[in-house]
Amino acid sequence: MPASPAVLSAADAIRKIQHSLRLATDNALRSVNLTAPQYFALAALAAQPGLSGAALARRCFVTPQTMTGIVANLAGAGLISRQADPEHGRIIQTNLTRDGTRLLEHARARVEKIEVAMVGDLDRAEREALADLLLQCADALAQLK
Amino acid sequence: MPASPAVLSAADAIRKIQHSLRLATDNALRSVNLTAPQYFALAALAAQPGLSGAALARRCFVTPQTMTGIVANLAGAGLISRQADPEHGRIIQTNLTRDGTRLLEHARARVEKIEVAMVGDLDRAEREALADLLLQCADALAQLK
DNA sequence: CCGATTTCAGTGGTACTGACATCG
DNA sequence: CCGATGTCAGTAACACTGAAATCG
Repeated sequence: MPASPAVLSAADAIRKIQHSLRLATDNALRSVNLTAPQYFALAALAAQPGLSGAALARRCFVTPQTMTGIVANLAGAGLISRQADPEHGRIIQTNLTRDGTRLLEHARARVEKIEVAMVGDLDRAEREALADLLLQCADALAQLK
Repeated sequence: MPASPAVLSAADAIRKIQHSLRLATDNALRSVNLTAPQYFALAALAAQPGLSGAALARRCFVTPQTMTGIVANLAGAGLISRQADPEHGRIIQTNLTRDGTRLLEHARARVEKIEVAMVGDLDRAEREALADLLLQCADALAQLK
């Protein structure tokens, strides 16, 4: 009945681990009322305050349209503030509010626990090899037209 | 302005490659009017005809509820057929139609081209190492409660 | 006019909760 | 009757494409 997945290609393995990681992250964030994409947007803003929606989208690996929705929800919850860039006309800068900063601290510990556990069985060299191999694959896809 | 992603954790690298892979796959399938999840469902049915929605969901790394929606769209397009399992009461068996089988053949070549290109810069040992490391990570997450 | 940013409209995949039926 | 599993309904947040408006 299990149909023995046994041998999985690299692409299959990527899809599998991504699903597990996403479920674990969502689960860890449920108690603080954040979704995974919301968390990554907040974390990116903490690292680089004042990013535009489009810049935030690039950092979080989503399209600008998707990030627009995420940002709207975060703003509605009072976790971020938005104001027009005084320099450029149409760009809208985004920043964490006090509430957003505080909530992010609680969330960060939970998410990092997941990410640490994920690579818990690997030694330092293996972790670096994993990240390196994945980035080589990403580069190969990027050059694909 | 690029904000130098430079150093990415393994988790970040997984999210990045997954996004690239999904976009490339959707792009390759657009000309045959299939989404990536629809393709993987068809491919799983070709390998194991008669799977239930829940079994299909496990093979494709999505939840049963998600697969319900995907299956409904595939059935609406006439690519699969559904009928109650004569043995078990509530289980619904799913099978490819002639149209589904034919479309899958066209789609498979396109998707495999993507997956091959993705690991094109890696030698055999590196590909095996990548899949192995990812599966170790998946196991670690699975044991996380 | 072109390029980047933002937004709107539409479709599809994705998960959760909760409910119900069926099997063992 | 219970517990595990399969299916369905409703809700919400994501995620993409395509197209339009705006600014530099």
